[in-house]
Amino acid sequence: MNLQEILKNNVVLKLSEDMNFPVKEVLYLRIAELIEDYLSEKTGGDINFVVECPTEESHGDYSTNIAMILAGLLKRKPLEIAEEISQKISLPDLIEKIEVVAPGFINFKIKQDYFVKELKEILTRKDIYGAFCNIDHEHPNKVMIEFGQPNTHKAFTVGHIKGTISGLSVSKLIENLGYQVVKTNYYGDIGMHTAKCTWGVIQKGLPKDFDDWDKHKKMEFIADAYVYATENFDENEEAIRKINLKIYKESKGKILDLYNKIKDWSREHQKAIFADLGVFYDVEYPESQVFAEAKKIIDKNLNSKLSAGQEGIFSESQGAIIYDGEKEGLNTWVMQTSEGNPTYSAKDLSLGFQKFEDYPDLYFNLTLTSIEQKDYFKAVIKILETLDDKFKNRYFHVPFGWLLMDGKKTSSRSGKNIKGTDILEESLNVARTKIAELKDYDEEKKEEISKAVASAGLKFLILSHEFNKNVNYDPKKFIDFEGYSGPYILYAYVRAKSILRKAEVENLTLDIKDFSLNEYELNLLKWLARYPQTTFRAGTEIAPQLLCVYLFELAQRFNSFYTNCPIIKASGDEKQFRLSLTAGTAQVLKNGLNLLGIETIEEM
RNA sequence: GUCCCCGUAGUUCAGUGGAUAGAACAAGACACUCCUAACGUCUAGACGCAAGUUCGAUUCUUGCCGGGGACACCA
Repeated sequence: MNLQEILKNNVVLKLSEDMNFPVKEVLYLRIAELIEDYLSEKTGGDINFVVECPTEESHGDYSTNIAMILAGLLKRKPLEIAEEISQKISLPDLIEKIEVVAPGFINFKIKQDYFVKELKEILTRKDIYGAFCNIDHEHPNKVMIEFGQPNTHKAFTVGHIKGTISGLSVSKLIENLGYQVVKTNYYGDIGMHTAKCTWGVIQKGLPKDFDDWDKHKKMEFIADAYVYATENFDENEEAIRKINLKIYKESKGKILDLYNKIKDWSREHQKAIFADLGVFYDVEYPESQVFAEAKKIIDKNLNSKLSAGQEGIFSESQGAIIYDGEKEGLNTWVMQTSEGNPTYSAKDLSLGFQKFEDYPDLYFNLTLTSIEQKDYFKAVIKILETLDDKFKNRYFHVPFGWLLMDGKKTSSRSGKNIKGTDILEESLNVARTKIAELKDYDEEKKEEISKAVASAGLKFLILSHEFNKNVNYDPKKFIDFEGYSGPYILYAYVRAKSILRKAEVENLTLDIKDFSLNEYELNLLKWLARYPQTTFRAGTEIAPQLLCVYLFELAQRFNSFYTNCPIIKASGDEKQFRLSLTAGTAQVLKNGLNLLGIETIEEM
């Protein structure tokens, strides 16, 4: 089973008593029922047909390709089969019209009443509209999601920002599928980088008033010290390695004290960034904590130390201990250095064990990292599965693409990355300039709006790209606040809320008999109903970009409706309906943005 | 060398075994006495190349070309 299948399993929409059952599912189930006769004849097996919303609206609200698939299997004419099926479907409450079209599509036009019911559903269920629940009772539904993973003695980079934003959204999307998510941060507070940095700080010398510095400024100093050490590593390797051993062995003294102080300063800085991005972890694993166990795992599975007849998966080579992945088609990875320290590879193994020990009822784990670690995690997961069966189909790596500068990745080894705070600061400045040009709120309000807009802009930019593809960061025109962007969607939300405030409506009942809707109303109404299926796909396929596209289209349709249909100035049932539509749109925009980790504001 | 990812309009990106490949930005035109113009309407423009599988391929497979990455003591 792959991750997508596991995520899909047993996830169903939360149903209320008289809920509008999703039309896509109704059609799918009905067709599946109908084709059983055909299947038993020849194929016997399952077939994969789809019920989808065609892009071209003249092709109906929903459409299926079942007839063409059956035609291939049964060697019959697709149109003929389509005709047969369409006549048997018979869902009079739901379907207004069925059309059979060459080469064999069956297109459904859904009754307007269905969409109105769906709007009522939105207004009733509010914040939990579109949320799913997991009905699998055989498995626990707890899921761990690891993301962020900064190093304490090295800069928090744009890469970490991207990982954090992606991780937050994935967590929310999976939570929305009904899983209980445990957000995890595995941060690197041990290893060569800590020694390099500590050495660098000693060389540079801490300024006298350092304690009074701002936390981000402190971190800048620390990160620079790391860069300095990297640049001067070759000439000072011996001294740095000595420091490394002292840190590993926790030998008390000035070095360890300084190392710990740096760690505290760095953590303070990192926590502030996480909080800024809206991330609060449920559990954190410092690398130093899994270090001891890593050594044990290596020892237990080291070939040469095992008694005759037992075969370990690690072996010694040139003084180091390695995993030879060749027979599995994988690379060779060093598990322990010749100095006797476990490498990150070994630490990732003990981290895996630690997670399942702390959370015995964990269904599965997702580790999010940038894509260059893909091959590496193949090996980690393979080793975990070899060491213990419990990891089979329960430990997954989800890679995401980089944030590139002018089409290039900034050097990671040297530490000369763009700092995470730089990009946050920059997006905030762009937002400040923009709002200063456009609006005349008081300073406090301006700042509040700028923060929300900057965050929406950055998060949307990152999440609107395919998950494992790179995102280009062009400092000159880096964040769009117009067109396909977070602020555009935010703006649509603000407009909707503004109308609802002015109309002073409390409870919308939507108790209207006569509905003759214009194209703007209908376009918006129909699009709203697609929200649940969109979040389902975005979650199960780990594809926040699908939700981005959906929300943008929703905002566009709302803006179109907004300019063409007076809402407050309308009267009677029309006003009532338009207000409901506005409220429904605002609700879905808010729910959707929340799944992207974007907070809404009321004015901008 | 082995393996992995990517290649869609001038640019930045979506999308899909199906019916006319969607947007945004930039360009050009329009609208604007009206609930927030960070808005709306219209025009022009693209699936790297080649074979294969298929009723049907931009999507799947293979090869090639181009860009990026991983592969022994750093995470």
